[in-house]
Amino acid sequence: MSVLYNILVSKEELDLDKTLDSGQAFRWRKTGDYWFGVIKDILCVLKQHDNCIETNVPVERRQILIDYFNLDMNYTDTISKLDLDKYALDCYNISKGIHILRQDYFETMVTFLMSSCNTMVRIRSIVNGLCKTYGNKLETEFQGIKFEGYKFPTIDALVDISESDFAKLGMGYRDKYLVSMVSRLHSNQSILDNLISKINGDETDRIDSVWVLNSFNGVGPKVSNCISLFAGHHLSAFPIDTHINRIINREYNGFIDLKRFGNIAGIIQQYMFYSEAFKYNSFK
DNA sequence: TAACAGGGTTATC
DNA sequence: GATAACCCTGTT
Repeated sequence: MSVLYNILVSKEELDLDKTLDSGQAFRWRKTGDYWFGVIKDILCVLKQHDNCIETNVPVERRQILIDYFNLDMNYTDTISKLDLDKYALDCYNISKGIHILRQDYFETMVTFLMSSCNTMVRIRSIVNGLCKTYGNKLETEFQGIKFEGYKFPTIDALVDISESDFAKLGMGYRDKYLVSMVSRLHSNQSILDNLISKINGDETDRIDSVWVLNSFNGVGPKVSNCISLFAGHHLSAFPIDTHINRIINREYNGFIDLKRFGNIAGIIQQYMFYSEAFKYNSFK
């Protein structure tokens, strides 16, 4: 017998299809109407309805989903208080329902380390290969359907892996970046502890985090801002990638004033990215 | 077949 | 600040 658990949130406020396929997370998969993926040690299954989300995550662990999907914030209300220009408003209307996730810090560091000059499909392939090879398997059954997934590998599980073994997963030149990152995090635990302590922090925490992240080999301004936004939940972080750069040149004559987006420029960035990538069909 | 670009970064000049 | 190189894969 299966017990149903529901999260009361409208599809307009949190759209799983858009959020989980908007380029901020690379590990979620969908079969039929079911999204499934691993958060912490739980293989989560989610089914979207107009006014709620059905899930296998029990009530006593519900806070994990609330944190992960940033359900402690109402995006519809927040955006309505901004005075957006026409282009940003268009992007919002296309992207409405996207939330910024609070992803695992180490996982986000690694996945976005893999993202440089790479395609969505290949990033997913690399990350999934990494989890399948070095992470623990999880299985669950929900509404009569079996699901399986893998926990993201721990630092300890990756610390002795060689560049050539990482290369087998298709990382290309990023293999040595990963060896370097894992080695440094393993030998100095306080670096990650310090970054994690700044999650949900203020402007100073955001700037400090980006500074530390940039000191990793293979992590530059774009990737560090992605990590700051998608793991650190610093909503003012504004990663500028090729899509955003094209938008700034085409729609804003080469200069974008982030102050118009209050302290949530990162959310607007994700709306713009999703709209633009959607146009170019970058998610395939 | 060859050239190009994909959620960039680095080293070098 | 500009430029080439970096790994590899799918597309034109």
